[in-house]
Amino acid sequence: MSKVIDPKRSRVIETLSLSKGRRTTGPERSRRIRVRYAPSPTGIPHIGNIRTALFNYLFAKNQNGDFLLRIEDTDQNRLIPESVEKIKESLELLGLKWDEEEHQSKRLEIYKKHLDILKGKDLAYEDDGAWRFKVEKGKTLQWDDVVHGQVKFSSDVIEDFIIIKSDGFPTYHFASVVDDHDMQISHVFRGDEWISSTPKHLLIYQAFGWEPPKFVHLPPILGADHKKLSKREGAKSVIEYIEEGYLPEAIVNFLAFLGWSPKDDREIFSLEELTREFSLDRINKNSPIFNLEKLNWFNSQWLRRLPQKELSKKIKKAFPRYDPKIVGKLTPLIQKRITNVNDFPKLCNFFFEVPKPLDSVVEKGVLSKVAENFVKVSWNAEEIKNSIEDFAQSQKVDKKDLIVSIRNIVAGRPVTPPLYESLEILGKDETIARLKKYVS
RNA sequence: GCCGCUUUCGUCUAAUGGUCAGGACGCUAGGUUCUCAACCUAGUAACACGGGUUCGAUUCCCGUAAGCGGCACCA
Repeated sequence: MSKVIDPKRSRVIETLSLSKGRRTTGPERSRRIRVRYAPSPTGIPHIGNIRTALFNYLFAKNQNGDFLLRIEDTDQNRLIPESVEKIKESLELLGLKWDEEEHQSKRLEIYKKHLDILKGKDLAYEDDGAWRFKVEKGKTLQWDDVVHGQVKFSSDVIEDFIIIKSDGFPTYHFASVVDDHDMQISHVFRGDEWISSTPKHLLIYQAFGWEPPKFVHLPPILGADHKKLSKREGAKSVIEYIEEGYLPEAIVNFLAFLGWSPKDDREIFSLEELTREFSLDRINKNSPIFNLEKLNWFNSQWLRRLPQKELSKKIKKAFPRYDPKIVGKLTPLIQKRITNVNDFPKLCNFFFEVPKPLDSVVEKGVLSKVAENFVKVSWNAEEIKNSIEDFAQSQKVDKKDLIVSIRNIVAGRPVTPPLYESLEILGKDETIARLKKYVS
């Protein structure tokens, strides 16, 4: 396999490039780490797809390199223009900032010029309006894959493949090779499913006399059924996950651990920490399975690490109908009790609406007296606690029964944040009112 | 059919030519507790199979099986 670069040819190609910006030659050129996330705008990328972007980003930033975004919009039929914005939004939500941006549809001229070069070498021929690459049989195509090691194919199993479609747009095989070279990509991160296509790409690199980049073929994230991740199994977009109450930090942390692991046993990593620790040699070869339980755990971990104000803000934003002042007071009480921002109402909606009471386990008369006692209590958790405990003792009522009863009536549910604090926040008048209404 | 990739607890994974094969999620039990969480303790469960190589293989080699992927004018 030829790894020789023809400098003359290479320079000719360079001048064809439309993209401006720094362009180095010589050894420097191969040293700079440059990677790209190259989605096709045919929909909103799901979380598995975004993981590829994350790995790209982590590696680039770990190496002080560049992370580029390349929109692969060469399929006119499947193109959904709005998805470009969704792709960007997904990256932004996770904090994955890209350094440069390209759109293949703006580079048609470049592909044409490169086709001409191939024609000149008699390596491309027309077929029904499209152009095919002429595959030389009997060759061995191999590369040292960053995650899989040596992979080898015979060119005998590759047929002449289309590089320019009859509509004038290039196919992935052609465009990605031309672009990766032109954009000086050092490492190509992509899904495993591209392994079988890589020999084609190698052929194109050879045809131009270019040195191929390193290939990093990532195993795909699978569903619990060991099949390609379906919507049902979790193949939702980052945007959806965030709407469902997941934190970007948790999503990033979770995704990074699907197919990668650090040197030690630590599990909680911010994007910045991941960037510092990331290394290619710790990427796994086998396909991980998407596990919502673990995502939930990461989310609860990140939720509790959030500054209280941040969490309040998120809850207020998610539930604008709730009194923000009360939400603020409730936040410290529920921070360790929820695994998801959207769990908030399940625990706290009785602060904002009068619930239907559950049954008391103590006599109504007892509750009536409790309510009376509350009237003269100076309303804070400590005093409420004293009041209830003193009452239980003096009236020979089981404290637990009393608490359960108050909770059942005031909150209308068996599970709430700690009762004394809850009553304090709910307010004296409202607490007494709910008790009285029940006994009446 | 042809070509290729993969295989450690249910799941994410670590490690190793000699280990009680480690951690985490989940689950179970107990403790703590006003409920739920949180927290603490304990428990549960894995080297796909068969051959080699070796004093010794989960680890190295070769097969087999299973799973997955590719073989488009889609990426």
